[in-house]
Amino acid sequence: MADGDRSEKALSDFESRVIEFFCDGVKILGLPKSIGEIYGLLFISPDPISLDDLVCRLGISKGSASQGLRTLRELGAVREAEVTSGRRVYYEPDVELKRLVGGFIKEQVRPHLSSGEEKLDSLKKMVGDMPGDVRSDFYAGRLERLSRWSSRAKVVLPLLQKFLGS
Amino acid sequence: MADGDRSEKALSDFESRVIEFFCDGVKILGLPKSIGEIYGLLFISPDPISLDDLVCRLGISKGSASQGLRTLRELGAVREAEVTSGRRVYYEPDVELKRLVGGFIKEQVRPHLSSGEEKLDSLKKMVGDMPGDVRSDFYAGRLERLSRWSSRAKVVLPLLQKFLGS
DNA sequence: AATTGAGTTCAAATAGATTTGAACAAAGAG
DNA sequence: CTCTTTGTTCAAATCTATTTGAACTCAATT
Repeated sequence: MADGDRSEKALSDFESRVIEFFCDGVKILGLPKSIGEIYGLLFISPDPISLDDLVCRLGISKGSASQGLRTLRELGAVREAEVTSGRRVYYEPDVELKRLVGGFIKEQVRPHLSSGEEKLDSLKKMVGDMPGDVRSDFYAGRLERLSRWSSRAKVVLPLLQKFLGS
Repeated sequence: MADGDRSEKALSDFESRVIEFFCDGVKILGLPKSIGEIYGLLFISPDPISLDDLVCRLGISKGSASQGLRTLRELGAVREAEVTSGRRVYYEPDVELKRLVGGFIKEQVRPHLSSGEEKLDSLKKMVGDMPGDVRSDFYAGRLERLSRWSSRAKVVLPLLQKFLGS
């Protein structure tokens, strides 16, 4: 087996358990299991790993590995390593909590917050257009409260990131 | 129709849109759509609402309504109203962001954090039991990093709640 | 005690998301 | 230019989670 053995060997018990740990973690965040498997293996591997390594060692399809890596790249949780042995691309994890959380907020949280604010505005217009509805004051109050929730979130998120970056 | 019309009428366009808004919201949190529908209707209704009202107005099954209400009660997002007209129970929403977030953290986040720490400890033991593995130092370092993530989270969560309670 | 109404439970049906795998594109190597 | 290797895409298959609905419990009412 000479030198290629790292990429071929089945997962050790330890590696499997670490990967499971990350699967649990990403599930809480609403991300698919394969993302947890991929990031988990990268996290616990001393050396960068290629797409084919992921396919062989995790026993997942090339399609899953490819899509999972893309998502992780978009989140900034993974980056290309310098290796370039041949034309194959190797990956390594970003292990800084601050950046991981930042990427998650930027990609998964902020977009929802923005679209939520738009929808809120449109709801407020609807209430404005209610002629003499006795409930419109109540409605306006509730929507106002939602707006406050939203601005709270916008204040808290950057603060959160700052705290994690110590 | 006399007096029972509030509970029977189909959802207004406005109500539907508000409910949709909450469905989007709970999906981000990884909760089922029915939870969003139920909380959404409660949130936008001036008066308390019974399980049967939910079934009629939202067009969901009694089973969904019952389970959804239970989850919301456990989260502290909903409470029984004082009404007690007959033996039917009416509900009203808790609309304080602080408490909603607090309940979510307590019910959905903390349990995962705890079980994660246990698993981490067991992984650390595994590394301790690795005889002369050259990788054990690397592994120990990674696990140490995970521990730090976990304690960060434990510090940040109460802080987060404090910030939302202004 | 029997009946009715309110609410819960859980197995089966459904809906929704993830994963697969085969076809495809892109880019070196010969 | 053609062949091979690497990686992507996406429709179909699979898997997971939610929803349904019928059977059931419990309590109040007659």
